[in-house]
Amino acid sequence: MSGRMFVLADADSFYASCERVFHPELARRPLVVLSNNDGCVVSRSREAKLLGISNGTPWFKIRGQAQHDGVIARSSNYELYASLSRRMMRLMAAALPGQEIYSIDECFLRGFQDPQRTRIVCTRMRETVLQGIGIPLTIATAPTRTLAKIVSHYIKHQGGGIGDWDLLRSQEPDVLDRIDVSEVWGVGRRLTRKLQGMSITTAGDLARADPSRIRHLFSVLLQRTVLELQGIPSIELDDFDAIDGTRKQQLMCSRMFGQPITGLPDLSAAVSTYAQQASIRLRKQGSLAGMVTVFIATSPFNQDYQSRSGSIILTDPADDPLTIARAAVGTLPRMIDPHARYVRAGVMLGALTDAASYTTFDGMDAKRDNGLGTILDQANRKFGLQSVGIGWAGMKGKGRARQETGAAWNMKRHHLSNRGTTRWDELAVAKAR
DNA sequence: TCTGGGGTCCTAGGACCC
DNA sequence: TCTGGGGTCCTAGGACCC
Repeated sequence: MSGRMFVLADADSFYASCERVFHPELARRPLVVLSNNDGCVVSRSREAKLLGISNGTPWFKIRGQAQHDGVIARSSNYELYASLSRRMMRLMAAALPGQEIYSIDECFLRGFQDPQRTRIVCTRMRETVLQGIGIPLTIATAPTRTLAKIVSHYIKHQGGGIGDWDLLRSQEPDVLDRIDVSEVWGVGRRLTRKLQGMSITTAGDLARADPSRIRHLFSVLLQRTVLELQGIPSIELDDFDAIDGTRKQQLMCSRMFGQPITGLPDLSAAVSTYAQQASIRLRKQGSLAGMVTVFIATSPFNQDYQSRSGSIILTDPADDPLTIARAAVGTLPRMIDPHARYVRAGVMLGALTDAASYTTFDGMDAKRDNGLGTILDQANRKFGLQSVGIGWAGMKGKGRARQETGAAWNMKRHHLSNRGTTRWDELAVAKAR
C-alpha cells in the first residue's frame, strides 16, 4: 500500500450523544432522538439499540412499549447538534490533515505513512473529543474509504473504539465474507436485491466480482465500490466543508406539517415561508436562482396519495425573497386540489449561478436591487431566525422561542431539549452548594 | 390520530446539429 | 427527393448517502 491511509472518524449515536452532553443524568439510560414532527426514531443510544429499537421506526408505533421500558425520547435539536459538530470537527482538523466533512457526525482524514504513529494520534484525538466535547467516536483506518466504512461498522458492533483494516484482516481473513452486501457503502436496497439475484450476497462476493462486468451490468459507481473493496482507492469526495463551506447546486426547504392542511391560503403561507428560508441559504452562499420548483403532497400512507410539482423559470435569476416567494406561491393555483389534505410541501431552488459574476446585457445587476434580502438577513441574525418575514398573517409566535410560530402546520417538537451552546436564554445552569 | 429533511451523482433518452 | 451516424447538451428519473 502506498501509505495513503484513510481515517474515518464517526461519532457514536451522534444525536443521542449530543443530548447527553448537557444532561449527564441521561448517561446509561435508553435514549432515542426523533425526527421532525416527532415522527421517526433517527438516533438511538446503545441502551436503546439493545432494547431492539431500530432506526426509522415510527414513534407512535412503539411509544407505549418504549415508555414502559423506560426509554427517554427527545425531539431533534439540529441547532445543538450542528454547534457540537462544528466544535468536534475543529478539534479533529487540528489533529490530522486532509479533513473532508462527510456528514454532520463523520469526517475522513489522512493518516501518516507510519501506521503506528497514525494509531497513536487517533487514540489521542478520540480522547480529546471525548473530554473536550463529550462525544464518543469510532475511528477506522484503511487504504480506501469504503474499507474504512466496513471497519467502522465492524467495530461499532463490538462497542466502538479504534480499528484498522490490515490488523482486522490479519486476525480474521474472511471478515468480508461475514458482512452482508447491503452493509457496503453505496449499496442500497435496490442494488442489494439485484446483486442477490446474481448470488452476490456478501461484501466478500462483491469484492471478488469483475469490476468491468459490474460496470456493464450496473454503473460506474458500483464498479468503483468493487475496486475500493479490493483496496484500490477509486472514490473521490469534493474536499470542501460539506456543512457550511460548499456552494450547493440546488437548495431545498421542505417540511412535513404538524397536521394536514387544505386550501390555498394555508398552503401559500407554508410555501412562502419555505421559499424565504431557502432564499436565506441562497444569499449565504452567494448564488442566484434561475428556477423555483414547488411540490405539495398528501400522505403516502393513504389510498388517495397524490404528489404534484411545478416549476417556474426566472428570466432574471434572483436571490431576493420577494421574487422567490412570489414565484413559489404562483405555482400553487394550478397544482392545488381544493379537497386534498396536504401533509408536506417543499421549495427547491435550481439553476443556480454565481451572484458575483452575474451581469445582464446592459451591465446591471440581476434582481437584487432592492436590498430587502440583506435587511431580512440582518434582522434574522439579530433577532433570531424567522423573526421577520413576508406574508406571515396569523402566525404570531406561540412557541417557546421567537421562531416558533403559532401556525397549525408548524412542526411538532414536544420533547425539545435546550440549545445550550447557541441560545443565551437556554444556557445550561450549574448550581453550587 | 400519529411515518424526516436534506443532498449528490449517474444514466437513458430526446432534441438538435453537422 | 432522399437520408446515416455521431457528438453534445439538457432533463427526468433512479439510486444512493446520512
